[in-house]
Amino acid sequence: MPELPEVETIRRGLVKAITGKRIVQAEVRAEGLRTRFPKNLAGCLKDRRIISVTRRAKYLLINLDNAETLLIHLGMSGRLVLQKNEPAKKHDHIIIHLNDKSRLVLNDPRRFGLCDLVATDKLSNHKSLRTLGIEPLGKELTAPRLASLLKGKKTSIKNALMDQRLVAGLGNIYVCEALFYSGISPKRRAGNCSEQEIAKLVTAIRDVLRASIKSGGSSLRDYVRSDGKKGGFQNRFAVYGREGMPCKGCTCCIEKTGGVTRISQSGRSSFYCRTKQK
DNA sequence: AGACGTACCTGACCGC
DNA sequence: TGCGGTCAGGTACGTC
Repeated sequence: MPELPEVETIRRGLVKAITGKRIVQAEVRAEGLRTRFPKNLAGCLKDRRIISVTRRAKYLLINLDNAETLLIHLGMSGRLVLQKNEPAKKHDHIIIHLNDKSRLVLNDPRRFGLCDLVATDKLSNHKSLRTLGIEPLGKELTAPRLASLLKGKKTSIKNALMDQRLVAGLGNIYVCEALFYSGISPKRRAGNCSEQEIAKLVTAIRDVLRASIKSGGSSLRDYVRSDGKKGGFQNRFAVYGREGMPCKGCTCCIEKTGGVTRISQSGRSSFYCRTKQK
């Protein structure tokens, strides 16, 4: 499900609600998701206090008072929701009971998610985190930096931006959207984008991520915020999911262009405007 | 090394 | 109503 804006929205929703709370009990109702849960996860979580909730790319980090961190990735269909008294549902894999009687529930039908427990000072060495590239909303993402990351890359700009080892946190939606706002076709060779285009791309990436976070992320199927409500950014897509429809601010001749075009790249749909993106 | 296809899962939706 | 096919916010791994 979630790309950076969705994970960040969940994080922000959890900060006030669970920081400082104590875990009175954890129910672990599955062996694992994409990977097995750590041994005795329930026992390790019991009686821990939550110090802070942070994020790295699409990973949520729940930092505990024993210098360990609960690392969570939501895959395609994962939800992390705060509940009061609701009965456990299908695919509720982990239920964390807090001392204020609320429950943090990890639900993931497709089980592409991940949950691990890591020593906080060794987080950056974790298998899932150590290969991650730069944070798109951090200071590291500058036009020269992105240019050097893309330099010589023969793959498409779409695939390059999806590569978490370069820029970490973008997924299918926000790559399509950022390419639209920078006027670059998803088919362009990554290494062939001009300095000017890359500068536009940097701005577009930041703007689209920020705008989405402001709207609470994009809810298509599974994603909801930690309070169970939907995000709103899906109503503001310029091209994503809009095959045959006008792109945002469309002045193109729809009869002639057929509207937003969908192509498949590396098995994923890309949406773009053939008139505005070259 | 880097690029590509495929596997991992469930569920929703569409056409027959 | 049901069945098969297709598609879905992601990542990891094998193979060229």
